[in-house]
Amino acid sequence: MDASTSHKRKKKEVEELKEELERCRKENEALQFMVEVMSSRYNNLQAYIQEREQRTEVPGANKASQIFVKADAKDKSLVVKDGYQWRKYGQKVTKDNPSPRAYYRCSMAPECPVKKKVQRCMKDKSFVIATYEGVHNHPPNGSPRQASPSPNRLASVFKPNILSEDEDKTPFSLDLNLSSSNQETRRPPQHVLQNYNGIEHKNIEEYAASLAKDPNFTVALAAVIAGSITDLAKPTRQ
DNA sequence: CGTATTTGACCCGCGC
DNA sequence: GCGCGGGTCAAATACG
Repeated sequence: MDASTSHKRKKKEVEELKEELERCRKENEALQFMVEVMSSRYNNLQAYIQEREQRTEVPGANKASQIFVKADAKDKSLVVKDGYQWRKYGQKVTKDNPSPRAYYRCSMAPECPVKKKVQRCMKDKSFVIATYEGVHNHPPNGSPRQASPSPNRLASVFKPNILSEDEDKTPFSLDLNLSSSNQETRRPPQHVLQNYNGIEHKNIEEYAASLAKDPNFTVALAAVIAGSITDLAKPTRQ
């Protein structure tokens, strides 16, 4: 074979590799967007559950709500920006988790009974688990990041708007903010939107409502989301 | 100097 | 009753 044929073949191979790369890139974008959608829906579910508990005022109404928050594993601090001011009043090393657990009280209002516990996830140290107890008796602080409240009906019920501490630094941070304030910063690619629009939203909402009856569901869902994000993020780190 | 954080001591509920 | 473990207190310390 002559040199020009060989050259053409190589050129074709390069083109094919480029296409493959582009396909992978788009798939990666799609997967990232889907994970964000999952986390958003997870928050809506939690909000819905809290709303139910508050309305029915069952004995377990002030049961703690537990949420997973993406955080930098290298960062030792357990600060979770959720629109409230917290004062740390204790720290303990628990038996089942080598990472210390931090105890915070809401310091925005002197009478506010809300407490939270923050502990790094044992299985995946890039997550922290924040456990909220009680209901705030005052509105959240208008922090610069989320000064405008969400139009989302559920957001007003689910008080803690959790933000990843390092959302601006990591290429793949989990933004658990219910207000979805990232509409500008992380717009999904058009082809992803096209795929996602095929999903019937109403059915998902109804299904979620039925699942909300199961108290174990939120914990299980949180674990699944955490696991899926971990699996996704590792090989596709940008 | 005032405020927030750290950290060891203390309290309390629970299982044995 | 005792020990264990989780949660809270409060004095000491750090920080702006």
